[in-house]
Amino acid sequence: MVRLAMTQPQIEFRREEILDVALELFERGGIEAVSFRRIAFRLDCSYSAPYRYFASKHELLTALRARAFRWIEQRMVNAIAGSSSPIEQLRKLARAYMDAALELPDRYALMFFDIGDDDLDPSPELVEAKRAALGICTRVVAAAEKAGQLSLRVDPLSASHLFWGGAHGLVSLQVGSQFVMGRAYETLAPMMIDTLIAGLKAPP
Amino acid sequence: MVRLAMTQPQIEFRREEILDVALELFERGGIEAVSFRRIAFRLDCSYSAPYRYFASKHELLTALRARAFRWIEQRMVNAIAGSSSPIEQLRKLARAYMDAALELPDRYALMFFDIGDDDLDPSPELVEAKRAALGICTRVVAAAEKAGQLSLRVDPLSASHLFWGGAHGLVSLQVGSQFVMGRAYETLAPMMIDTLIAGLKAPP
DNA sequence: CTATTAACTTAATAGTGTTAATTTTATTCG
DNA sequence: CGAATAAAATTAACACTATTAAGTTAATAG
Repeated sequence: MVRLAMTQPQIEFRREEILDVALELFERGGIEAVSFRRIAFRLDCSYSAPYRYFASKHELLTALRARAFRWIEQRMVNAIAGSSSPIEQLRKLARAYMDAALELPDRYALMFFDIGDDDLDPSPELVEAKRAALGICTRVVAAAEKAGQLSLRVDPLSASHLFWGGAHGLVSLQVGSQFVMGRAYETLAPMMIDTLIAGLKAPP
Repeated sequence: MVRLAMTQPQIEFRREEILDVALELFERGGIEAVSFRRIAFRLDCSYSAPYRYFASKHELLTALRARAFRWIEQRMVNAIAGSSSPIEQLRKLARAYMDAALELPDRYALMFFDIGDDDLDPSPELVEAKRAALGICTRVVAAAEKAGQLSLRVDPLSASHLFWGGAHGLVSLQVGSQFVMGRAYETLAPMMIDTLIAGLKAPP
């Protein structure tokens, strides 16, 4: 018979507690600042204790990444709440995505930039979080097609990959401070959205 | 008076030698595999010696990143060599960029994904390498406008930011294995290029 | 030859992720 | 309740890491 000293909700609570501290450390000093020693110090436990909840640092960061995807998903959901027209929703959604990325660039970078072999043993939690976030986009694209506002030449999923890709590309050039566009970004962001919508519209 | 035991070219040679090993280590095992100890071991010197040439690991990785930008620049330059039409060149360039990224995804990831505070003390070498790579794109865009094949609503630099962003976004979704598009990518890559060109074309 | 100095080595510091052995703590059964 | 049992946390250790400082070698300029 299996006996648990902690009930499942308690375990989940402790996990979240650890992730809270990890996120705080990350947002202050990046990925390097996240260490089991530091987490343990803030949680007033030994540096080995968090291993009961996360098998490795990679697993911890993966959970953090999943959180970030759920966060940006929420931002998109909130953004489309007021609009009824799917094409309007698509615009709002893209804008919200980009704004979120620029508002917390480090968190956004975590989602995409710090990956060490995610292929092996992909976390179901992360996969689901990504799927859900992309799902918002896919649903809106599909709705726009149904409403006759978009005539897709590919399936809605592929179309939202294209859409997401465009939005992601522009902000990540800015976020990673790879190419600073400065004020030009304010012009380019709506322009990218218009361009992508136009591209999804075009009849041959 | 300043005396140098090594002439400037010799110093540059040693730097390149270190970078060669660092690149090899990186392409095998990612950023974690690059360490001064391992480099030193392969170069048959003490693990402290490379510090004469790179002040920190970050500086070493920055130099490696600059190399990668020059590499992808070369790929673009090679790609446009045969074409005379600017709009054709733009297509070829974008395709070559995306192909390069997918061919050596780890190297591409290094360019964009592993950045720890690049803002402070930006390496002139890296800044120049980025500028040069983007410059290819900007020049072709400008040429296309001059030839009447593109009617830009923004300056060529901003336009190429948009263009680069779109291409980068699509491949980086694939590269980081964030969203696997599988075969759909073959469709989406040309579609993204067409979409971006159409977006840069549109008259109001 | 001697002083200088670049290049390098050795040694040490402070930190990391991770594992194993051990102790503490709490729960469940008799 | 008390003893058995197992979970949770701790301590200690290992094998790394980046980085710095002090000391050494070797070559060159005057």
